[in-house]
Amino acid sequence: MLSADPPEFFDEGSPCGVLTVEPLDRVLDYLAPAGGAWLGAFVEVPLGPRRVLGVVWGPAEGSFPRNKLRAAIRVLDAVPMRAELRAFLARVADYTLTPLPAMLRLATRVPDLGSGPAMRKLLYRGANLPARMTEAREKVLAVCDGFGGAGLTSGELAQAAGVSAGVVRGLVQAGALIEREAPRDQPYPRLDPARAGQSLTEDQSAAAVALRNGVAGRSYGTTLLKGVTGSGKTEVYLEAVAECLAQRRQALVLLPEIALSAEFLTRVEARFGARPAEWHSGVTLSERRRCWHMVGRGEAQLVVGARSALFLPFRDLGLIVVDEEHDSSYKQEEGVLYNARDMAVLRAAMGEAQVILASATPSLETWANASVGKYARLDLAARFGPNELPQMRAIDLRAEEMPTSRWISPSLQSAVTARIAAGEQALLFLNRRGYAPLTVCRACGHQIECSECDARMVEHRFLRRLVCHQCGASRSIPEACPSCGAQDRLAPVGPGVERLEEEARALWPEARVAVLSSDLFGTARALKEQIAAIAEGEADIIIGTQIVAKGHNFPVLTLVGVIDADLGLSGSDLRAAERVFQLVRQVSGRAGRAEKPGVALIQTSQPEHPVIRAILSGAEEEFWRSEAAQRKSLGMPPFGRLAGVVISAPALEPAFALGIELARADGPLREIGAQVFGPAPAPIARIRGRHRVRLLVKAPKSAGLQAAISDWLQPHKLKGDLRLSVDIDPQSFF
DNA sequence: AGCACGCCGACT
DNA sequence: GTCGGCGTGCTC
Repeated sequence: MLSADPPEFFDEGSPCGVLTVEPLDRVLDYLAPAGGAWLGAFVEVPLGPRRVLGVVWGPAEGSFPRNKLRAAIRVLDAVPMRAELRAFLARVADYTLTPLPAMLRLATRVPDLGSGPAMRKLLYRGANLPARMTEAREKVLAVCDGFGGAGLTSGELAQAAGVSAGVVRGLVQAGALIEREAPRDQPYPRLDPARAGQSLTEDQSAAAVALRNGVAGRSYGTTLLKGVTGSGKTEVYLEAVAECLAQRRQALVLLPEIALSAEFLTRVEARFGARPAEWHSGVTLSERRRCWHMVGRGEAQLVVGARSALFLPFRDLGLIVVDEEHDSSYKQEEGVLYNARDMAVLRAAMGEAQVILASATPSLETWANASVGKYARLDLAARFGPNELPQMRAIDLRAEEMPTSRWISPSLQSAVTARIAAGEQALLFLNRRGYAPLTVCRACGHQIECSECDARMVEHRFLRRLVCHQCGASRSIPEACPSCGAQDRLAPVGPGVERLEEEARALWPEARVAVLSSDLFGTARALKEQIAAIAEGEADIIIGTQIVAKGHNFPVLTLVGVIDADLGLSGSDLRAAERVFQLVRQVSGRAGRAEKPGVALIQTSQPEHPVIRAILSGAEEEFWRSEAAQRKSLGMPPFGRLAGVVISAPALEPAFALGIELARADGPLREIGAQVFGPAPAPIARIRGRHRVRLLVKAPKSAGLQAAISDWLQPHKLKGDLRLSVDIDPQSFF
């Protein structure tokens, strides 16, 4: 392929192909700007009357008349995008059937990419000492010395020393501090991989050695790192990170939730002596900009981030850790639909990097890949300290006396009472936010639905409103039924965490009850503080949705009650069983993490259900095998492939008509042995005023699914307000 | 995505 | 006649 290599540099005025972030779906030719441009350079180019962002993507395509080519305006101050990332974006675009410009937009979501290399003044220790020394001045100089040669802005310096800006100004005038221009984005403090880590058990160090060897091999490989909560997964994969840093390659740790990252950052600091770069929606714009540029220059060794960190311009990425790999938030559900876990494996394979998929309860896909040897697998069986997994028991709701509108069974109640008496904590888990999932008119049976979405409105008593969990719309709680007009006959039906709280306060009036639900907190910080307070023991009973099931440590928690394990067992969702299994095991793993033995009580009216039995018996491999066998016989993922096609429009008829048209013209799909189902109203038939119709494509595993889908869709032009989106490997069926 | 072009109905 | 609705197509 030597002769086919594209040129690496385009001289000023020579034609080159530029991919822009505009939805053009093809590369446009431009003349290279003044000074020329490297392949991969970020450039500003004229497009019609506008100036837009682009990347020099390859040689000129050539079909556009040369004398009509316009010149790129300038090269932006950023490290050119490496071939590895360009190829990765192209592969993700192909895989997810996303236009390439949308992928480029995802990879350039950084502030001020267009504006130049802003400089700012940093202060360093000068040679002189001020003629008159004061206490305030001494403090400033001490802070300055403490930072070594790093340099601080005058604002930072004044703040760190606890003095006014005037003091700093005086020292600059006296020559005790000198000003130097520096780029606004500073490198991150170096992480030291040679620092000693925590001491590891035999089990853990065996796993750590295997992972370190993988990273040291500098080739592609994926490993499932499986271990229950508290088995030391984080410590073990931080060893792999250490090896990666020692190899002078960069590492990326993906986490599913911001709430987790603060705790994680502290652990990184303890292990490597400094904090890593962060990339997620919670960081400030200037930190975001700093992270992006430093990653590109190789001056961020470790990035901790959300799924979109996968598209950062790493200089040499050697390791990607996907923590809690089973978490559904790795699947992006809006805009570009991709699964960060799967794309992490792809990026690593393209860049000779290692992937670690860490989980206590891996997804069936990952479990299956490990069991056929596509992924390596390391199991961490031993837990820290003397504890075993909690004892797990089902409470058969059919045998319990349950008054209406009560959800805590007598058996669960007495267990909780006993724990509180012993000064321990109990967690009641219910994966439903709000007060009641349904509001029904007792006079006519009308259910209150969202006027935009057709989804049921959920009562939030805390907010005193009905909220649509689909679009976020809310309305006040009406006094009269909107359908029949009957006064005061609307009644909440079913439990949410707020209602469970009410019941708990009635049952245990003396106990301190805390509710953890994502919608009760304005910010991730408030949530984090609340969790920390609870972990300190500032509650006797914790009531929570799935946010409690994400790795937080509650030392005095010894009882977990799962209010409704049947939620989801009955649903038509392909992954319902898997999700219940993971959730219940994970939340049960909360109990008894410290010295005290834990118990998990699972309320169900189907104690004989295979999922519930597998959870109770701890026969995990058994569960996975039977679930896998079932999926295999149905040709469902991971043994077959699925794609969802959602058509939406302000009116139902045109959306449905296109659905029918597509279902009839299924030739390209049949050629690869795929079937199309539908059209049917999408599970949420209306979102934000748009009607939604869904088709489902099911294909054999080996088939060229994406190519067939594009051939299938291509002849159908979208007229008017019709929108169509394809979801390869859909996660949820909404 | 913007923005222009262009082809039919309601006005001065 | 011509103003403007937004459907269609182009941007190197």
